[in-house]
Amino acid sequence: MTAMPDRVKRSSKQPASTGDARRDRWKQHRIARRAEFVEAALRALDKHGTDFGMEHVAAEAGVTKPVLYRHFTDKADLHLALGRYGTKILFNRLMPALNDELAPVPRIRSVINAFFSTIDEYPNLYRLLVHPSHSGDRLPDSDIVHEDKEMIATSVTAVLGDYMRAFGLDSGAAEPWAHGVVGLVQNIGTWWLDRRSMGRDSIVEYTTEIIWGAIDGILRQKGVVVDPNKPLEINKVVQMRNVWSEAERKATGDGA
Amino acid sequence: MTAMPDRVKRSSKQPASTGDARRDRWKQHRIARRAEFVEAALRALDKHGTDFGMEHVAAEAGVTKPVLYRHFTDKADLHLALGRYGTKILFNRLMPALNDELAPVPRIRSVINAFFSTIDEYPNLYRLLVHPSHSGDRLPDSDIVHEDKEMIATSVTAVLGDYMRAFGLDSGAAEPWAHGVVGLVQNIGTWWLDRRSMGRDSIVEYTTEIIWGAIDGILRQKGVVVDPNKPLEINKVVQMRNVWSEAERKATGDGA
DNA sequence: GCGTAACCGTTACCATCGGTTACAGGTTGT
DNA sequence: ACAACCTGTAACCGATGGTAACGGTTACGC
Repeated sequence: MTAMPDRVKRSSKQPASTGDARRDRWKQHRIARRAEFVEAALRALDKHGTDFGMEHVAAEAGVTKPVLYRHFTDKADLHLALGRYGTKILFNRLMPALNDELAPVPRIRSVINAFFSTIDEYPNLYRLLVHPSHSGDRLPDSDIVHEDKEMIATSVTAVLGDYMRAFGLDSGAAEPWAHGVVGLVQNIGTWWLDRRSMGRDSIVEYTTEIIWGAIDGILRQKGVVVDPNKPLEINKVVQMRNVWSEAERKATGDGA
Repeated sequence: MTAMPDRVKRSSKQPASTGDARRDRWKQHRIARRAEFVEAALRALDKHGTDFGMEHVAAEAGVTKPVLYRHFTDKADLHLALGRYGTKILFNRLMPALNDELAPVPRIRSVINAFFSTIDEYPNLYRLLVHPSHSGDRLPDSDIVHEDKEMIATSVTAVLGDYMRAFGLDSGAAEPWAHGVVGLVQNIGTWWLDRRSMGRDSIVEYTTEIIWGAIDGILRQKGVVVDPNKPLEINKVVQMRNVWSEAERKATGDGA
């Protein structure tokens, strides 16, 4: 009905080159509108499952498709926005856990717990994002959501690689191992969501155990022994912060 | 052109209850025809990527869609057949490796090598099957292919569980760990196929290393130390054989 | 031999859903 | 008043999964 948005708080407006005062207000408005549609998509996701249609989303937002398509170029674009949304939530929980300077095992447990609590809370979103192909079988398969998962793997790679170099190990294995661990956690997550055959605490514990087991086992084979309950001296918090701000940039500054 | 198939070898026909001699001959023929279409689908897969259409498959087989739909109820059904096909190949290579009574590390390496050599040879099929959603966004999402992957995880679960019980460990972890390892290998596989940033030997080695690391690490934490280069006494070959025959049954006896 | 049961195969169509076109206002600063 | 930017709708396009209806051919069973 009303085309112009409710007057947004606009402390100071600077008349840019072609300076039209309306411009930046609209811009703010568009961002808010996108977020609104993302919420609608989440509702549609809960209601219709992972293969919801654009019409569902539009209806959920109380409009028709073309309106939706003024804010998202593609279904892939919407998907991407959902991916960013999910990634942001996940990172928001993962990072504090990662940066908390606990001993190895408590730290791993903390991260894993953050992961499982997140997918526990947003199971449908998780299932949607874990699907590698999705986003329509017929479109150019942008598959950019996959990029977000990749980013997590990359950050794990960074941490692993640094630790491995610090221990004088072959850091060439860091990348495959990082992807391996990500796949491990992801698959356990999917399995757990599908079955729920045990409580969250148990699954967190088992997952922690195998990850620490892998790290410990490899280190021992290389002659390094680490106390699982004593904090390590090296700290790569800074690295992680970088990755995080990268994620932040992507999640918020979605220019469409 | 010719409606009736080339006369099939038919040593003895037993006239069943409603005994019509034609019946069983057609049955054989239908099986052969399905296989023919599966081959066509594989060609279509190589030509058009994972989102090939039914028309592509039909064309590849030299017919039109309705013919294809006389042999497969759904796209999901075709997908399922492809899944069985892939599973069969994979199992055919995995099982000898699993049953070869080597020491732990060589044995793991052998299995992992079988896996990577398979996906190396059938990359498109692998990519198709790894996709959880697939089979069209709009159909009842039978998702039965997923079942095959599950079977692999189950067989791993069996092996893990037995060994764990043999070592007196909590076997409740067997199932999540099995899914974890499957996810780990799968994700490394996907990553490797996408990048090919290292040779097969290297990736096999790294993967073997982390898996053995995990096993060794966990065992050590439980106070068990195993020589990675000495064969274990326990042998669960029988178990695996059972799983295998199960797979065989599914792969061949596809009643449509 | 004729009917029947099973297959062969085609053309033409339907339904769904992603995405677009065309049209018709609203609000607000210059 | 006008331009610029939004609001919104109904109707449509095109690709693709899937179906209907039709007509042929082979070979068994009576």
